[in-house]
Amino acid sequence: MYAKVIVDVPAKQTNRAFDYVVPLPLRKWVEVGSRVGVPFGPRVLQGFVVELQEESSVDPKRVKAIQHVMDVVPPLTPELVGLGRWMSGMYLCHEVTALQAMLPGALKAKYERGIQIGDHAGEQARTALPDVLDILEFVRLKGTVGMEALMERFPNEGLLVKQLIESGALSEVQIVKDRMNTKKALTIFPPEQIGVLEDAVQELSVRAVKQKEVLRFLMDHPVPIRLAELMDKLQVGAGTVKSLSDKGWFELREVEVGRDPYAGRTFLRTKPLPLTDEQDHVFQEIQSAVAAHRHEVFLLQGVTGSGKTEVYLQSIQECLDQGREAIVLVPEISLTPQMVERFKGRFGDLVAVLHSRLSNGERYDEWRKITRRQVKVVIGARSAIFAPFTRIGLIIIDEEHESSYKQEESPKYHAREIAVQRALQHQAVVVLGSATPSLESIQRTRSYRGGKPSYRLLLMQQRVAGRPMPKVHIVDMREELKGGNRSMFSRPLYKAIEERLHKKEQTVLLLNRRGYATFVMCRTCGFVSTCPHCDISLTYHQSSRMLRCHYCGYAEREVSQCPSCSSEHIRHFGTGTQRVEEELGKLFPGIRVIRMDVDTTTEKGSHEKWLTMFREKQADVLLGTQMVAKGLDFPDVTLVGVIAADTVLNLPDFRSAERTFQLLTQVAGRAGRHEKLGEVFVQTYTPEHYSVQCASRHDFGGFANHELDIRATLGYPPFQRLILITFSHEELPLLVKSAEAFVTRLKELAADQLRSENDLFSAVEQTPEPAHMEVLGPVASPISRIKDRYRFQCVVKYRGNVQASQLIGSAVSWFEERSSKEKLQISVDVDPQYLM
DNA sequence: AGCACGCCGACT
DNA sequence: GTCGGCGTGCTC
Repeated sequence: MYAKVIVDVPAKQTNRAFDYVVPLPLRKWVEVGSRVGVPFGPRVLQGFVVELQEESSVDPKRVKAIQHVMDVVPPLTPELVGLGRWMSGMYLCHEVTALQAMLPGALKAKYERGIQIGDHAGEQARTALPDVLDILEFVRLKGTVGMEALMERFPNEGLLVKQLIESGALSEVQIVKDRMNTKKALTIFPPEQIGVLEDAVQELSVRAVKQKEVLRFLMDHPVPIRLAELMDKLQVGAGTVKSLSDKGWFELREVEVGRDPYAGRTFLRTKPLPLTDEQDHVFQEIQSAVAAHRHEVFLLQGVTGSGKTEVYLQSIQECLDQGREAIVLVPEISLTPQMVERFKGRFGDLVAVLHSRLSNGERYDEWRKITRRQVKVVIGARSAIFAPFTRIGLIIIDEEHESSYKQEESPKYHAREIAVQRALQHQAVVVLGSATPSLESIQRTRSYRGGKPSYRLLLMQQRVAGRPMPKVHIVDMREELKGGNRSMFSRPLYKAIEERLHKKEQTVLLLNRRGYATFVMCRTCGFVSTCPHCDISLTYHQSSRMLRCHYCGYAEREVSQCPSCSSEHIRHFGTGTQRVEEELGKLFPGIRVIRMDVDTTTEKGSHEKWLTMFREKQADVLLGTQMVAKGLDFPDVTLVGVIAADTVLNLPDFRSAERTFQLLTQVAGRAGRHEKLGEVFVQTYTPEHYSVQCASRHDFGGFANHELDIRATLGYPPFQRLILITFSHEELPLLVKSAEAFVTRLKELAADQLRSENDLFSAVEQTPEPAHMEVLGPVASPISRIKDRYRFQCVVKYRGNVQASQLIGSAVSWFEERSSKEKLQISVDVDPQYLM
């Protein structure tokens, strides 16, 4: 039997399956999706089995054999292996990169050089020096020892070890390992015949009180128990237990334990809540599609506070009752303890939780519950979409408009697209939930394919318990300036904060400053510190007092004098939250402020810590960036202030209006979630802008219609799809020349395809719209240099039946064949979130 | 990605 | 005359 294996080398030339013989003893372990160690050239690599077959077309003399299988249960299912193939074509990445993205980091292979005793060790042993004997003995004892461990033990013998390897006294082997240390715990295994412990009690001396206590406990509880737990329960020392095991009364050995990050926490079991009519209608729609095994995508548009989560929970329950599994995606930021609690409370141990705050080992343990079939529900951030379930019934993506569902590194996939792809394979249902759906999704509820919309729209427009939406005031900052107020707080917002302080209610302040970094500028000559390797200004980091480049990590010390004109008038710009905090302190002496931004939330768990403090009313104001806008729910917050609503609007990005609208709507939803009425103040320099206006009226429909009109006119998504191609090279003239050659070739290919596609179109008249494709550029990228490489980009716009990825793929291969030696890097981003 | 093979400049 | 620079090509 032969296996086709994708090896762990992300390179063009190795981006194909290699054939290996499956040795007889491994046959029952090797499956499609297995992770295997295979000899590849001179070394041993990790690989993924993507196909099994009886025959191989490769010359039998050249075929090697699979060396070992790395997991008892294959970490990938055949469906995921197929998905990997699809992703590599769709997102133009190496197949192994796609497969790797599906697995927890702990399963990424680690390669180590190992040393073993060689065939000629005996000859050395007679004649050798004491040093040599020491080394040989050490290696013999260990069996196989990592090169690092050996060097640690014999720090000065590097040369000698090398000689020993050359003479054959030692031999070098490759070790493929996981990047993971499984946590082990000493565990006591009571004997099968528990009665024999009675004899033990008799034999022990009268003084061995503690030992007898241990034995009695085991007789009462004849199941394996962790040593630590027993010691804790009976208040005995490890020595007591150890001496009993030494006498052979029971076995004490290490077993692998799952690290359960939620261990020791009990979750209050909750029962399904009664649904409102609106909720019930939505639930029925979802449930009947799941029950019918019908692949369908629902867009659930529900205002904040309309009770989407309860609908999710009950739909999942239906899905589980049918013996199928469910995946729930939430943005990382809203994967809060409260969120986890709701799922754990309803489904208990059937839930695995995957989020980035877990350590590698913890995440692996949660993930392993899936392959072990211990859980039926996974809740997690983006990559949880790859949960290796085999009977998926329902996939839920909450806050589907969030840009964090798009992975920014290769493979640059969008979890929404993966969800639909997987659901198709499983004949499963996808629910996309949001108060402010992405325009892509809204458009799909309106565009028809085969007589019906691709997505079905479900609406939930009432807040649970009929709480009114908060009143939103727009404050025109230009008027404030005219009125002589140069502070960053308008008078209405100032009054509102003052009022909350009196009433002992809380305030959330949002400083919307994406795209703004804290850079350093000289006020005399205008000099800005920039990275010597990248075309970007350096960011000031408060904690280390260093200037750092976000792209390459270059760092330099903060300067007090301008390097260009020696002026001392040099200051930090855009230190947004900090400056707001200072000003708050001046305006309201004694005010208690919690500031949340990149500076204060880098530490692990700090995010949660600040929110808990705020919840416990240890502060009057929560001040932060984007991160305070999402998913928070504090009963005493009655005021939300947006310091500058339009910073994002001014970015040169076709999605900026959409982002502004989403952010304002979300943050407005933070106010008055409970009995008390909420109020929102939005400070802006462009109060007439439709994204601000519509957000203030809670008018999603109005915003969507207006924005869709604009997108249609300009030919942007969702009416046309985009692909961003970025070229980089160390030498600018070469870069320009190559990029231009590439684009010319791409245009030729596109024209060919369009011609044949549209001939077909006019002949058949079935596709809803004629195919169209244009290639814009190349032009210099907005960040024109990163890590000493110049960057150019081009944007491909297309609609209709165009195999754009495939087309770009062949242009890339054409380019690489034509000029293999030129070090031009090409990076492709399908459906980019940002055009920079 | 590694690693070996292979063809041209600065040294014993 | 060699040692070694990294350009090119291969890995079942």
